[in-house]
Amino acid sequence: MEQTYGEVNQLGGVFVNGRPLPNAIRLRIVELAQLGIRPCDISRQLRVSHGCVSKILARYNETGSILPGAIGGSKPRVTTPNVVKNIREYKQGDPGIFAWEIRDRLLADGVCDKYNVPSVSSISRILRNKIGNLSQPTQYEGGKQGSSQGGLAYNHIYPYTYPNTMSPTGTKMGSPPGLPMTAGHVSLSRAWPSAHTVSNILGIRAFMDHTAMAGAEGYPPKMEDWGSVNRASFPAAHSVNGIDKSAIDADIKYAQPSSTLSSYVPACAYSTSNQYGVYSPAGSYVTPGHHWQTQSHPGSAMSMHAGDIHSTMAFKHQSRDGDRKPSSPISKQQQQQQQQQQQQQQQLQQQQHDSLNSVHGLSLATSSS
DNA sequence: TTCGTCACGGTTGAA
DNA sequence: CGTTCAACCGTGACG
Repeated sequence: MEQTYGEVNQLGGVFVNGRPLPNAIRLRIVELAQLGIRPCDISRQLRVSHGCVSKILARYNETGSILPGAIGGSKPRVTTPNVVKNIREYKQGDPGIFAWEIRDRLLADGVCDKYNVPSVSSISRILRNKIGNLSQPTQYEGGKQGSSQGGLAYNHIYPYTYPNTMSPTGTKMGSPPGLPMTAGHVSLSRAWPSAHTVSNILGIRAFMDHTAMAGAEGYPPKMEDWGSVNRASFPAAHSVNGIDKSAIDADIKYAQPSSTLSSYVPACAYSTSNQYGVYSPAGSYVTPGHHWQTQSHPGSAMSMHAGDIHSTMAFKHQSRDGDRKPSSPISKQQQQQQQQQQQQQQQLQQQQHDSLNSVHGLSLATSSS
């Protein structure tokens, strides 16, 4: 696992197979596209396969989000706490009820619609695993007299608050409620094209900048890291409504951690994710310190962009330096070492930040103003 | 030459 | 706790 850092694609770019590109890169793809640069050029500039550029841009056009979808796991599609609760109630009310009857009742009562109603087997599983011996299982559901309880615990630990408005009608546009956005980070809004994405963007943008910040430091921390931050600090209180597919995922999986991360993790806390040495497509052409310079101005999303753009521009000037790719996998020890070095780096990076700011030529980067 | 699409090998995380 | 499985990833190739 630790060995998965960095492969080199045909264009000389570094990527990690199976993992998303850093948000900084994703962001840059969109930015460049919006500057009128053709996808093929973006592909070459950023050394990202054109298929990937195409995909990211397509996704952006569709969802307004640059963020990757949620990787891994199973979507808690149907067995929401609400559904479980209702099933439990049905079962309590009629211990002999059949799973298919429960299913029908879920539909009839509007708890679910035809799109998200659990299958009979799912209901059976719920009865078995989450409701357990609340009641005597019928002979047909006999095998399911699972070992009790779990229902409550399930509710408690349920990571999502899925409203039962999971219906497809729901709200492609439904703004993600309750996202603790750091308001005011609208740095990119002007560059963002479609107003229809506003809710997404306002939601995503705000953290996206931060996300990109994280990404700008090289490859973002492994999802586990984000996840831990996320779950540890993020209340599962914001419903996710039925926002369009990846938007949801993005919000859930990425928005939270990133926003949380950025909001309460000081720059130095990024040190472990300061992985330009680990894997950094950006890092491959970004001088160390870019990562940090962005954090020198945590309040300014612009500054982050500046950093990103710097990266791009720097890359363009430096043409080939594949030899500088962070081929060496970073170990945790190394990360710790980096942590130790961070203070020094910060100083250095501050300096570099200043100098780099004077270098970047792209208009979007207006940070240092 | 550009770009959309898809198979592929990979990672991830809930169940 | 280990496994399964379905989600996602980016690359590379094809048309």
